[in-house]
Amino acid sequence: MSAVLWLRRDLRRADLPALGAAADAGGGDVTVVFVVDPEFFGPAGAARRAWLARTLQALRETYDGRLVLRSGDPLRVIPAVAAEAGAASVHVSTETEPGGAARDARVRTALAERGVAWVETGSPYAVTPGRLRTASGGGFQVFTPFSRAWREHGWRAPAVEPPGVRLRDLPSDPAAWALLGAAAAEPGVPELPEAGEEAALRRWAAFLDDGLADYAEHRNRVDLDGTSRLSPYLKLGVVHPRTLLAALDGRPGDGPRVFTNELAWREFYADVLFRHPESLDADLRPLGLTYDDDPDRLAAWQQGRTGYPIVDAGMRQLLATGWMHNRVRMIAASFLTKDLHQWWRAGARWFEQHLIDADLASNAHGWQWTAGTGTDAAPYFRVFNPILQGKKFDPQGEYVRRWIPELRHLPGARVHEPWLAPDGGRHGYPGPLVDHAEERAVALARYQQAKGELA
DNA sequence: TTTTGAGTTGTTCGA
DNA sequence: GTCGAACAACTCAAA
Repeated sequence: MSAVLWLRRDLRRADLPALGAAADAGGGDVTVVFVVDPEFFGPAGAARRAWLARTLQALRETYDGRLVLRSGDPLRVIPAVAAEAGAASVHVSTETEPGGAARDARVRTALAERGVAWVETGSPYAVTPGRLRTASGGGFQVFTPFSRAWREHGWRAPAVEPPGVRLRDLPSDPAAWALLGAAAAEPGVPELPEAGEEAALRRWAAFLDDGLADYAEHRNRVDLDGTSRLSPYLKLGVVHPRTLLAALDGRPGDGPRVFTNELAWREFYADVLFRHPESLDADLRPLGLTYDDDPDRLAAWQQGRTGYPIVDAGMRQLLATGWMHNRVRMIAASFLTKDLHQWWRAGARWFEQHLIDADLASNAHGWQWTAGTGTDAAPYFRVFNPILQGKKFDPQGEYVRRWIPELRHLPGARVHEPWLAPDGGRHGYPGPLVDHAEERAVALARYQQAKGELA
């Protein structure tokens, strides 16, 4: 007897319930497989491809070199691997994102036709999406009640790998490892965090030591390294939130409480997306807002040339590192939707392409929150002022100067308003693409108009 | 069943 | 410079 463990968004070995389930079913014999699906791999930006590739290279070491890598459509690949391994069951962590869930349903059917069992154990979340219900039986639409229910529900202790697991090897598709090797070392790929489970756990240990105590105060400061930087690992399941929650358990203070809340947000949005799969691409609450479709303005935003320093610094950080500080994500998102009047989906797509931590649910619903179409009810007047936000969260201007060399001659907070400098302050940096006060008024007027039409 | 009040992350204006 | 109110009136959990 033998079992197959198919890894997708759980690229680790520690705290992996599906591994234990596979070992139990297979009498200890487990064949671990990852499938590179060109349909998903192709459209990703270079940084995202490199991050996945390096994570898989590290994962192979974690599994003592016995990670079977195949490429192609999982619908064909997984049944083939199960047959080669002589496995009676295929084990996975439950996937709840719309695309992955649909894929799993097809693979499950294909396996059933061949008499192979499909076993789901665990998920990428502390509480699997769909499990929590309101008193009236539906899904939560408001964060605070969700987070209360989520904490009350609680989660399991981290899973421990059973003794005596024997990893079975099968030939990998050599072209697949070559594809990943090329992606991992592609020229022009930004500098990325160190990949792999050990690196993730080291980063977590360093954050517990060094960042957690000040997290509540520092997490919004874009000029400080005040965040955990664990999101790229969480995205691929290199570390499970349950592992983090277990380490936070019993720690007093604002830091642990606020950090736990951030994990709750990730789970809230996963739950909302699970219950509203269409909200990945469409307004959760369609207000009938009108949007412009202006490729030039979108391009200026994408390339960090809007003339608003905090926005441009963030967009350049994204292209340079595959990551952007969360506060700047909100500022940049507000600018695209409220100042440039583009549909949130255009920005969400750009983030999905370039963020190495791009989580489908958090990204889509973070954007919807900014656009005013999401779970947070109707604060239509929430339009970020990029200058105020810059002064507030980058008070010395250090973040802006780090990412916009053209503005390094401007001292302190003056970097947030280069147009006020005596010489015009430009030095090759563009002037403001639009006037924020004017566009804010336009955004509010459009909201009013949509409201009027709904009534 | 009906009513009440709270809701991640904001800005501006006027005192 | 700081502070509270207004922005306009929705959704939904909970009492």
